[in-house]
Amino acid sequence: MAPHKAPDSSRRSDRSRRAIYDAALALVGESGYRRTTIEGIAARAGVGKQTIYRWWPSKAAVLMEAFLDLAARAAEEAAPQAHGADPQDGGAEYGIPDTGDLAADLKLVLRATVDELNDPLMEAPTRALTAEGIVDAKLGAEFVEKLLDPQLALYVTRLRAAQEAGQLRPDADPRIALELLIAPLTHRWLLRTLPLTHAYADTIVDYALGGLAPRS
Amino acid sequence: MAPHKAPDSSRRSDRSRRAIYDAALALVGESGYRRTTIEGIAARAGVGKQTIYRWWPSKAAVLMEAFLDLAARAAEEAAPQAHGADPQDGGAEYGIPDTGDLAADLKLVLRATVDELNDPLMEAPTRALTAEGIVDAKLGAEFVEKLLDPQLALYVTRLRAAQEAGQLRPDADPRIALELLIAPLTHRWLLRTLPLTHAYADTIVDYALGGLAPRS
Amino acid sequence: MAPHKAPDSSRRSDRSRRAIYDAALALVGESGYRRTTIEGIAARAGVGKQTIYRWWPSKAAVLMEAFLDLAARAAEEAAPQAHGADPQDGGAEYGIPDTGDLAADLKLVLRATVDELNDPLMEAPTRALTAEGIVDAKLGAEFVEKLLDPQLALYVTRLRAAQEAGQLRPDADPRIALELLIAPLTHRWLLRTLPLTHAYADTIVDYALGGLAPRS
Amino acid sequence: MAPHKAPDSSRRSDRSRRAIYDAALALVGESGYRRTTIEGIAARAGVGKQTIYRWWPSKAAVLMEAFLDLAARAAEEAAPQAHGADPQDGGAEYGIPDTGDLAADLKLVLRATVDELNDPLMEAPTRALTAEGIVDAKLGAEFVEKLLDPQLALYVTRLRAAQEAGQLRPDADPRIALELLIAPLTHRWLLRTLPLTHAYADTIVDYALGGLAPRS
DNA sequence: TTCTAACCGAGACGGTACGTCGAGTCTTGAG
DNA sequence: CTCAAGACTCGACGTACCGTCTCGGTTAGAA
Repeated sequence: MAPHKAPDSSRRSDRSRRAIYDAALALVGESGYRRTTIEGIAARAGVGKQTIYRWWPSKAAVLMEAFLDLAARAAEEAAPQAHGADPQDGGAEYGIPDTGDLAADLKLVLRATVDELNDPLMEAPTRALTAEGIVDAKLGAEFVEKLLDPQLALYVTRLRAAQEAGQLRPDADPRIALELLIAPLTHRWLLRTLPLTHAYADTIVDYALGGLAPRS
Repeated sequence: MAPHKAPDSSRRSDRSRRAIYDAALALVGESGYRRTTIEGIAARAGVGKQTIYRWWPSKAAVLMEAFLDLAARAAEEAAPQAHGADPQDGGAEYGIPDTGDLAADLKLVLRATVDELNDPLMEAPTRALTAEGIVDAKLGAEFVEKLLDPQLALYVTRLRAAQEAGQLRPDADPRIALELLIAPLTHRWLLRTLPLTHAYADTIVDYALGGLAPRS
Repeated sequence: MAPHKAPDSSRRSDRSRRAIYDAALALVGESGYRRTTIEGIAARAGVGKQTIYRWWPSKAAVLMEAFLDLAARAAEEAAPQAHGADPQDGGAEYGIPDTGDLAADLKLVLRATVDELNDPLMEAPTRALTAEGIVDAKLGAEFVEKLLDPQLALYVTRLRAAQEAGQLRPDADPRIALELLIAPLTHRWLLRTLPLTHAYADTIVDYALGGLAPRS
Repeated sequence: MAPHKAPDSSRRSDRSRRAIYDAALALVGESGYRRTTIEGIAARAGVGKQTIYRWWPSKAAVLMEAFLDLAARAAEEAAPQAHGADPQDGGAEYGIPDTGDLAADLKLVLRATVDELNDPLMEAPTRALTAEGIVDAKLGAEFVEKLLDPQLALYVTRLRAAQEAGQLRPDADPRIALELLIAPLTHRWLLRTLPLTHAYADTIVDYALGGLAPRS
């Protein structure tokens, strides 16, 4: 199917791969995605350009993998005992707490999301990746599948539990409910319309759970 | 303040400007934003490159203006009687209907938004512009100010009317309420997580107005 | 014959013409002929580009006229009493002295030529004009006709006088004889093979007059 | 000293180099030096512009090398037995004949030079190179060193031999004597004052050897 | 003296070429 | 074979000037 003969991944240099990840993330952080070039990554990583072209189809793909690797390593570090953790799930393996108080649990998690989005270190690569995915459908699909969906699945789980506990309408679709919670944060972050704060996260939870219409 | 002396806009060639708009939109539609080049736009428009560089700082800025012009012309055409319409407000001058039934009115408008977002003709340039704005803060601010904010203001107006009519909680912040309605649509469209349908729009309105928690 | 209607030279702005001469000479002196542009001359002269294009066909033509004007003004200044001097003859109207001693007279004039060629102020424009004339036959012809030939004619006159005085072989062609004297200086100056000095000029006169072969 | 790191000349593409020579000479011959552009050479040679900019600093330098290469190949072809011939000496390795008759030998060689200068094929590039050298001192020096000086050295050799044979004044400087012979031809050719013929070459030899003054 | 046709400064225009950058491919030599 | 290195073709970048054109504003010479 593939017209190019696939390289033999068993002989791949691990040292080069990591150096490329590091260089890619560093350069995107320093100069932005636009100004980051494959040549620049290769030079910074002390690697031939061909080594990048051999293993990745595009600059975006390199950054995506570098990003996944970063998330996996961060997760590894945060929970070294979880030796069996799947490094592909984007660090989402810990789930949303269930204290019985849905609103409180959601606020906790959404506040953490707000902090993560406001983290200046992650901002540049995340924006770059998201923007690239918006324009490039293939890359976007990979982004959603590998990074976004695993995270969203956790919400589904928690919301279903809430439904069983009678804290959520039985007829509410958890998938759509989750979007009501998540999308406003994403919206503010992506489009920079207004500042993204903890208070905003709290308000979103309150509005979404309680509804906007007055109680009859 | 500006290091370059500004050209004399009174002598600007209107014919060139329109040709550039047309070429830019056509090329982005045909080949995508990435593959569209300033050289290509100039060639297609029958214009010297310098004429583009003289009036716009970047490819994204050209596309933005072309897009605004498109919206303005579309609005003009839709309502030729509104001879005094401000061509800068992105076609948002007509407002959200107020039949007294807030949910119905919102569904109407959000369904129209869904259709607009799904319009394949507008898709490529809109995605390109949005993605560019996500990465380039300056451009993003312009995008929000010139295109998004005018639209959102209409929601604020309608929601405030609903508040006065007792159809919306008096303590709800219309600006945030609007985000609860709009953001989920934008989210699905931008990230292509799930299909964006009329049914989805309806559900979002129901959930947002009614809340997710069960009635006590 | 000319497809373009000729401009009315009686309405020509003298102030502009002189400003263009000055600017052209100054810029060629400062930055060299290559880097001197019509736009640059116009800007420096405080003149519209069209004013240059109206009166001259090329940058070289501008410089040529500027040069002729310079020579004429220099001549005017050197001999203000010669109020009727033709400003087109390149300052050559004074002739070669005739003291009766041909060798001495030639050495005097050739030494002056050496000094003129070594004058750093005249060097850049003269080289530029000459080089341009070497490549562009039309301009070269003009250069020869307006600047070179008048000078050479003086030599012919002097050499003919010498012939009549019996100081030059009666069968020698003055035109060719003159080239034997002038060309070596030009050669060294143009090609920069070896330094161009008074001693060299003297030697050339001696060799040319006396011949290279030993006296039998 | 050089701010740019030099490329590795051992990996240089010979095919590209030759294609560039051919394209440069062809274009200069067809359209003249002025109208020949680096882009045009690259396109004609089927080569990236960068490959030209990598190895040469200017259009003139390209043409110079192409010219030297042409001369070298012409020499190689003319004397394939001379397998050790230095390809840098501009085809000057054959010397000036020495039949014992200095005037005849010089006339022979100068007539050949006249023919060469009048060869329409060589004219355009030679004029271009010379003119460029007149304005650009660095290039001029290279021109003189690589092309002119080797040729002139042959005259010095022949004239010295004549001196030893008593056919030339013992006190005559061969270097200056040579200029007396060569410069008039160059002068006519460069400045196009009068036609450059065999008869002229003969006359120059006669005048230069015999002197212009009448025998006492 | 007023009209009007030209020249004038200014500079936007459609173009061409510049010299640079980076993409993606290909080649070489070392391990 | 993979790898670092880097030369290659190609195409777009943003800039500099070209020579033409158009715009008010001056400025004569003809009415």
